[in-house]
Amino acid sequence: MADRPTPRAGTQLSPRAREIVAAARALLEESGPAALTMRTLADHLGIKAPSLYKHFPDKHGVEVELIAQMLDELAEALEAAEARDPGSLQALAEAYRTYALAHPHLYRLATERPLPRPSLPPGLEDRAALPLLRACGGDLDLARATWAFAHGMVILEIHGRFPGDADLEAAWKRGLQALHRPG
Amino acid sequence: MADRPTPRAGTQLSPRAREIVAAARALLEESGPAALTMRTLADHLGIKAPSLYKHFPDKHGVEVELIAQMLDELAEALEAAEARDPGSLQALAEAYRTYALAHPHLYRLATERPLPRPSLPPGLEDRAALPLLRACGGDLDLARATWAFAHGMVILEIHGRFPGDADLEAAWKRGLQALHRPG
DNA sequence: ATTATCTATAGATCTATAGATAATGC
DNA sequence: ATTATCTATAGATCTATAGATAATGC
Repeated sequence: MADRPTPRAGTQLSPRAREIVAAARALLEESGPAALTMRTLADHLGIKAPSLYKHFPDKHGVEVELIAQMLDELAEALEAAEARDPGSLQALAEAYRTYALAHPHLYRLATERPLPRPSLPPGLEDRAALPLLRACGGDLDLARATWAFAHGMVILEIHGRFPGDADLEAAWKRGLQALHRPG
Repeated sequence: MADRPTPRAGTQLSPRAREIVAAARALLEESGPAALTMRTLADHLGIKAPSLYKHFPDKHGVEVELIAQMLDELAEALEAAEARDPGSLQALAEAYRTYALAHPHLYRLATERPLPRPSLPPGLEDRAALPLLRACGGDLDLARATWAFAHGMVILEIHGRFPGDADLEAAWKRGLQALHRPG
């Protein structure tokens, strides 16, 4: 009757849908966004592309799941860093960089387009942002500046934009130190 | 006989090739990267797609010209800001942000992939980086950190990643102030 | 002669729908 | 009954090459 709305990501997926997302993720991470087509995805699952549409309304539905996974795992990584080393901006930055560089294609997918906010689990975006906000003592402007710095560093590194001989460790250290000196 | 190599961007383009690049740029800036196809580009010029290949070896050749234009204009904008207000990081940041937000699709094209370094005019990449490096007193690490911050701010803004109510002016100010206090 | 264009076309894709078939679960 | 799959297919594209034709420049 009524079209089912695009479901919220991350919840109430059937086991088969989860398998599809897992295959999509493997495909994306191994071969990049251009390889993530419905046909290739189906091939990797041993089925035909049209069958995917019984599990997801469209390709975007699969991508949204991947974006939600990335946000969830990034939040996880940052929370773990915070737990190990409370209040340490350095620890958060390291966790951020490590996660992003371990999953460059996924990080790009989740980051280089507008967030599909209405399709994401409520609170997920905030949850990913909170550890940094806490490390910034609740200073939203500082937290946003620090996020921009961290995102800029990893995305430029992912795209190979720094000169080959650039000392990125030093640039990270320099930026974090500047952003997190008292007052 | 020998394949002509991909020519360096920005130099020795025929007048017609320049028209093609201008049309490509208008198309990109108005309609985004997905609209920049050889067919659509040809349509806008009133010719057929195959004719384009008499002027450029391939689509990448056209894109490289656009990337070179962006770098050149960004360098120009930063040099002008520097001339108006020597040594001011604030002025450079404002010029950077203004340029990027005025040309978001072009900025993304030039920025969200590896630089085609061998096809760019020699020295162009450096030229775009130099005003910031000078404003950082030659401190390469600080310049890279500041670049990452500025790129992070504009690209996150372009992708609508900040909350709608975020005070981006304040975040810029906060970041720049932190990065440019005497050490 | 050279150059810019054209037509025709190769050769690859894509996403997504419709409707049939087979298998599973009540 | 419901669900997952399949085949067949619509309907759009893409980039790029080959070879013919027309126009321009010596």
